Amino acid sequence: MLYLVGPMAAKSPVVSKDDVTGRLIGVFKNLISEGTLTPGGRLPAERDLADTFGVSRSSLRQALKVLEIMGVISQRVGDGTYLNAGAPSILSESMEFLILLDGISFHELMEARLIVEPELAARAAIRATPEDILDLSDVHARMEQRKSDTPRLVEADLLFHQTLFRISGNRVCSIMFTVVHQSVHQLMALTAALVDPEHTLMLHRRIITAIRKGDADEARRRMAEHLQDATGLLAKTAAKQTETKLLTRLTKLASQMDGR
Amino acid sequence: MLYLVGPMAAKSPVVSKDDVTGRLIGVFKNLISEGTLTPGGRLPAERDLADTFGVSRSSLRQALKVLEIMGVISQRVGDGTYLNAGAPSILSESMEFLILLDGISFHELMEARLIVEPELAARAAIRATPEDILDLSDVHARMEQRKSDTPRLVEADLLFHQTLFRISGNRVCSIMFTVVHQSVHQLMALTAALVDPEHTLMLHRRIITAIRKGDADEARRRMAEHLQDATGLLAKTAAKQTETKLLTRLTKLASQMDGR
DNA sequence: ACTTAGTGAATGGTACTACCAATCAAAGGG
DNA sequence: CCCTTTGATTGGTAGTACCATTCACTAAGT
Repeated sequence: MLYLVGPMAAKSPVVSKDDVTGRLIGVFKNLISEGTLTPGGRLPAERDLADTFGVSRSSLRQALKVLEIMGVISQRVGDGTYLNAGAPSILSESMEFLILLDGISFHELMEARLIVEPELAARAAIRATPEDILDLSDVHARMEQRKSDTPRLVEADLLFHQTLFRISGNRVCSIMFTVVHQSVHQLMALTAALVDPEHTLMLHRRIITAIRKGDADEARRRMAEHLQDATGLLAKTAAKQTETKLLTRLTKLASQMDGR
Repeated sequence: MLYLVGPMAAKSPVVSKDDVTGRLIGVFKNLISEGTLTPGGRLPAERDLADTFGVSRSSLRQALKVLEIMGVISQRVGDGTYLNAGAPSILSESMEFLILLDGISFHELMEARLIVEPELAARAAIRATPEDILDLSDVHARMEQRKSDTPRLVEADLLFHQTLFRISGNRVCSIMFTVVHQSVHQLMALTAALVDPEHTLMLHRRIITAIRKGDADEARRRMAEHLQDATGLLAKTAAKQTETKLLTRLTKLASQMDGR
């Protein structure tokens, strides 16, 4: 494209030229909703896309980068750009910034879990199939194997809750609180040393038992019991530190660790 | 920087050069958590930042674009780049893509509300101050004024629920379900014509009454009652359309409308 | 002295080019 | 038939040029 100099340059295009990147993101949103782009599908090369849309590769790449960070697409050098299938990690990046900017405390995160997870447990008790219960037992068994290895124990604990989310059948809550769990994860790893593994495992067993019986009310109560217990323990530990700032500091350290 | 040609070119930098944009995002995350960047603060100019970090403006702009779409920063031409304060809209863009990619149905969104909002109403009943109840009454009064104007009625309805979120005191749930509400919004606007405004207002009044009394259990029940009612009505309407695809089509249309 | 118009520097937005490194597929040789 | 090599393709980064907007400073006018 030529750069116009002089009076003609003032004649900007009829359609607003502003926020090209934002509009491109909207275009991709449409392409996905139209079904033109399907999960797993391959997008045209950046240079072709830029030509097609009549924009520069710079602007196009900005839009694609946003989609990539969101987890909507995956880009591989020498290969191409692909539309991801369901992306449970889309929200996590945004959530981290939200926690930082709003100064959301650990207590608030746990409170959110306390609001949602008991009800999810109740629904899991109703919807659980025999296979689901088997999955849950498997996860629990792995936790027992790892009860001496605290970092892996915490991982398994989160897996337990996420499995429960899946069984509950509501992906919206499942996705959202997977993110919350990721944020809580690091702090739990710190305090897990103080937690009695046997105690945690017992509380989990109670939840599983309630779900196996299909007793929604008991599952709800047991989950609340478990989370309140965890909140109390973690609060005691967190009290020794600067409560609110702790999570942000951890986020910082973690980011530096993995080279990001 | 000079482009090396020949044997020297193979000597890539010691630190991995990959994913510069991703690393930059991590850097900004650190700067925020360190307190170097504070909400409302102004960032250096793009050209300076690029020099400081030793990257090209192209790469830096990709990172900044991601942050801008997320709502972390605001960029104004001729002025500069500023770090936003708390950003309740950070998740909305991600959430829209998530709904599209995972094909999340309207029913699933409403189910998520049914899981969370009754409990939030219960907590609101406990925590509500006289001022909070006044706010809630104000919102309700505005709804009554607009009960003939359906689009505005739906807006006011969402404001009612969001006010309730605020009162409940948990920002995590508040933020997350504000996004859910935005997604549900358009479909509600379609079906609101079938909803009897008086009926909805009555259900709202019951919730307010329960909160004013400080009766958590009743607030929980009333909210569940309200949402189940709404779900039932909307399901009846949605049945006439292609249920799952409807929301995506609406999203598409809405995106085209505002020129994005 | 105060206001106002104007000028210029700084800033974000876009376009374009050049080059690199990784990948893949097709051609060629064993 | 299998392996290697080569070449084209693709995403990733750097760098430059130009535009439009904004802001602050200056100078003219009152």
